[in-house]
Amino acid sequence: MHNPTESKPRWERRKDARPQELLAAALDLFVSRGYAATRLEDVARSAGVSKGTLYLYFANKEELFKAVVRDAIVQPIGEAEMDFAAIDGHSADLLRTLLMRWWDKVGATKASGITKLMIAEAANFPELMQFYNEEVIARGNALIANILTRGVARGEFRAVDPDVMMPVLVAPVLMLMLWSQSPQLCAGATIDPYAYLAAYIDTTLRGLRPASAPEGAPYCMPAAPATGLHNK
Amino acid sequence: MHNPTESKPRWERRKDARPQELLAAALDLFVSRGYAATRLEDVARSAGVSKGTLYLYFANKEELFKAVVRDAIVQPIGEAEMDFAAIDGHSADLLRTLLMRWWDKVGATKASGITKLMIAEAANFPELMQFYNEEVIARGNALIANILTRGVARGEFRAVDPDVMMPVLVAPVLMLMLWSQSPQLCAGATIDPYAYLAAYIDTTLRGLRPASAPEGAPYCMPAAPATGLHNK
Amino acid sequence: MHNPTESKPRWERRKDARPQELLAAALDLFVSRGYAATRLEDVARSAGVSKGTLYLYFANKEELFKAVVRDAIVQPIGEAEMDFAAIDGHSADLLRTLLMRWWDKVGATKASGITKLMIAEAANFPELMQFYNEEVIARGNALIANILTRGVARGEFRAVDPDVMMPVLVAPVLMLMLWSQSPQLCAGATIDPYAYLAAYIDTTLRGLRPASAPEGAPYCMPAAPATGLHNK
Amino acid sequence: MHNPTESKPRWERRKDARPQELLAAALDLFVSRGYAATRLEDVARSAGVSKGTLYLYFANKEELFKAVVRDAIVQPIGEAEMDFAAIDGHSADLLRTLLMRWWDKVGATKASGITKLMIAEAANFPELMQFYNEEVIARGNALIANILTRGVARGEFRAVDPDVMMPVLVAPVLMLMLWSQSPQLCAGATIDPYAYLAAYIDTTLRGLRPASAPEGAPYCMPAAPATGLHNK
DNA sequence: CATGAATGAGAATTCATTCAT
DNA sequence: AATGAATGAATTCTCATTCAT
Repeated sequence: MHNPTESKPRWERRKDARPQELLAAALDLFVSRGYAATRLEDVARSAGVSKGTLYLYFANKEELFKAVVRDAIVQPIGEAEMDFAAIDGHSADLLRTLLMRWWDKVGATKASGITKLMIAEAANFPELMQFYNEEVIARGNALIANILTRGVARGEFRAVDPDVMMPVLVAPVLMLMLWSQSPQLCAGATIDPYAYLAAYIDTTLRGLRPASAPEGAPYCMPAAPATGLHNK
Repeated sequence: MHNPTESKPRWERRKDARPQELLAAALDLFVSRGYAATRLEDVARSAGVSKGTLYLYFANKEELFKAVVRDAIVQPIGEAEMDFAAIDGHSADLLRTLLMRWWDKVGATKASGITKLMIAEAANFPELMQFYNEEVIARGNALIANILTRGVARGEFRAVDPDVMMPVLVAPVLMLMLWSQSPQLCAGATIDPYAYLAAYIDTTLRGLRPASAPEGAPYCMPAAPATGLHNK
Repeated sequence: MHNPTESKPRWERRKDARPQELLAAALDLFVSRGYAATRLEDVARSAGVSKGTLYLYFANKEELFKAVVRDAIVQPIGEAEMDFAAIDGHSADLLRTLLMRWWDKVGATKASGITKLMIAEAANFPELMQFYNEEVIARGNALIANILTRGVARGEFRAVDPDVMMPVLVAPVLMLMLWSQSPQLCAGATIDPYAYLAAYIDTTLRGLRPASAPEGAPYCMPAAPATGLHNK
Repeated sequence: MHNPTESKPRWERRKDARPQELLAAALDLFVSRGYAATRLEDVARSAGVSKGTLYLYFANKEELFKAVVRDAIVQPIGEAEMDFAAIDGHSADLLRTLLMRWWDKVGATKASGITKLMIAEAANFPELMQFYNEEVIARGNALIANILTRGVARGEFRAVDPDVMMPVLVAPVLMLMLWSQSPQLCAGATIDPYAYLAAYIDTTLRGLRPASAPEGAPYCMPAAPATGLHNK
């Protein structure tokens, strides 16, 4: 039944797949070029459709941008929503687990590109920024702050102000996301995410250890191969 | 020296002042809106001149952008060039001093906006990125890495790989620069730079303390008012 | 006559009905928005079919427009074709009857919208305008001119030049058609078509009365209720 | 000093004249093609400038359209504002004078094109229609209605309802404006405005004459050459 | 026959850049 | 030196038209 002479159709009907293809193409371009420098025609071509088709699914450039952000955020946020309140262990372990999972579920995904986008476009899309704040930043911050508060309360961390310390803990993860998106920003050096995270977590937990607590686990990573900690 | 035939111009000659006003206006707008979304007309108006005048000083938008970056960078970098090789003290004190000075001389200035700009536009201006890498990132990184190497060698820091630890140390400072530029990114919370830096430095130095070293200064900030450390 | 092999279609066949629904929808939209501002998608939706279906019946937008005009014109023109040559009465009565019938058969129908359309699009559709001229304007004008000529010849009208007077008589009817389509054009006031027509006809016939003729019928409407003249 | 080799400049600086030139070009095109079918590039070229220049003076197509209407209306309306309250003569003379002046000051000007435009675009520009209603239609209507009321009150016109009769009187003038703009609408016949107006006014005044009044002036035009009445 | 996803030419709009004054 | 009117290439967005299903 194969017809070798059959010509390729001008287009294919893929209504269901289109939005995702367009969002993926748009995410790539928005992240690498920025919002304003991204031409919708490139997005369309990159998704294998024509300019007009894009407008079948998104009312205009701004709506496409919002959809890209929402889509790329909602996905991982949903999965990353971890119930740490239920976990019953040492706060240092909690923090370590949270940060590592965060990286695997969010940081290592395309969602990292969104972070860069929001940094660049925060001022130009206030409502979107608010959405991002509520759905992503506030949630993530709360997770960190809660663990800090818990650790201090249980005497597992030295007495720090969770609200002050929280951004300090968040910063290295955010920068890792940025660096993983823009290797140019590292002055040529390539960052190994897991070595980076290990060094960061280890140093931070040591720095949070109360004077009374003995050194060693769970405040320190085992001296052994750090690469054994993760699957990749 | 008096030249009687030289006619006095009707307008005040400010050949050198003009560019600075334009650069300042451009920096503000580039930082807040991004490169592409910044219109040269706004830059000109913001500097109190006409669009045409802008072109008397800068060949085009791209050159203006480069000039903005170079200008905002070279200034503080020159001042911040501190000779830590000559300093003879505990590596923890060196690191603390470097980070605090960095903040005062660079982070707290408009140069912070450049960081945001470079993150957003890295892919669109490769040569500029290279310049930024060489002049800023590499220098700053080397400073940090040198102190780490020195500290480890002198037994003042535990045995860490300076190349791995370096970005971990840099990250919180960079994020502070970004946050200071875009308060929207903090989910409403305002970050007090000095409290943030104190928490960051204190925790990091504690985390770098070798097991053999006694707790307390210079690894820990004095419990007393941290605000005494800086001028503000 | 029964054909047992003829399969029954799943859907009702309305080959002839479809165009009418489409023409009706198109007429409405063309009249209210104008030709260029009318989107075929709206026409299709308004007729309850898809855009593609429209193209099964009309080759393109222009053909649809022409079909709308022809359809909306030919219909009433056929009915309004009145043989006034055969009528044997006072010319004033003839004129009155013609105008009233014209209104009832043409002016009060959707065909009024066509008048508005042709005024707006005359320059853009020259051939259509010619068709409209020949089928509608010329015929209507001839009817009026004939009655005028007859009235003057029979001494029932004062000596007027039928070619000059004809457009004067036609104008109020055309404007009534426009006003009935676009109430916005009346500055808020609503026009009662029959009161308007009564005032117009009465005044005009009085104005056409020869000096020799006695005042009163047929030159004047009976002072009694004008509303008794029509059915509504 | 004439330099025959001097090249023509790319453009000429004509800031003050530009808007009027653009408005004139736009009026022509809007009137002949309609709003939607008029391309701004054509307007610009027609005014001898580039697309971009047009946007220097009008924010967008809609604003240009509004400006065209306002400009073309305000001008003649201002001049046509005649104080008939002060005139002390026979109402028939008043009416005749008003209509003739209206034609000379408004109808015979480009403002006639606006009438056509508003008929076509009334539904698409509601606010503009309101402006037109208030500035043009309402004023004109009031003028006519006032004279009718005055005439009836003074016994110079038979007893008619001014509100009903007003549109009947206005219609022929409006149609004359339309016909003067779109000769195509006359089925080939060319209308001589002054002959038309003479026939119209004469017939109408005869039709408004009270039974008691004697025939002849001022209800009738002198039988003599009507062309002598106006300057053209 | 009917559908509606897809197309792409075309029109509106923006803005970096030029240049006569 | 300074201006700002003018330009036109580039981009967003629309919609008549096509065609695989």
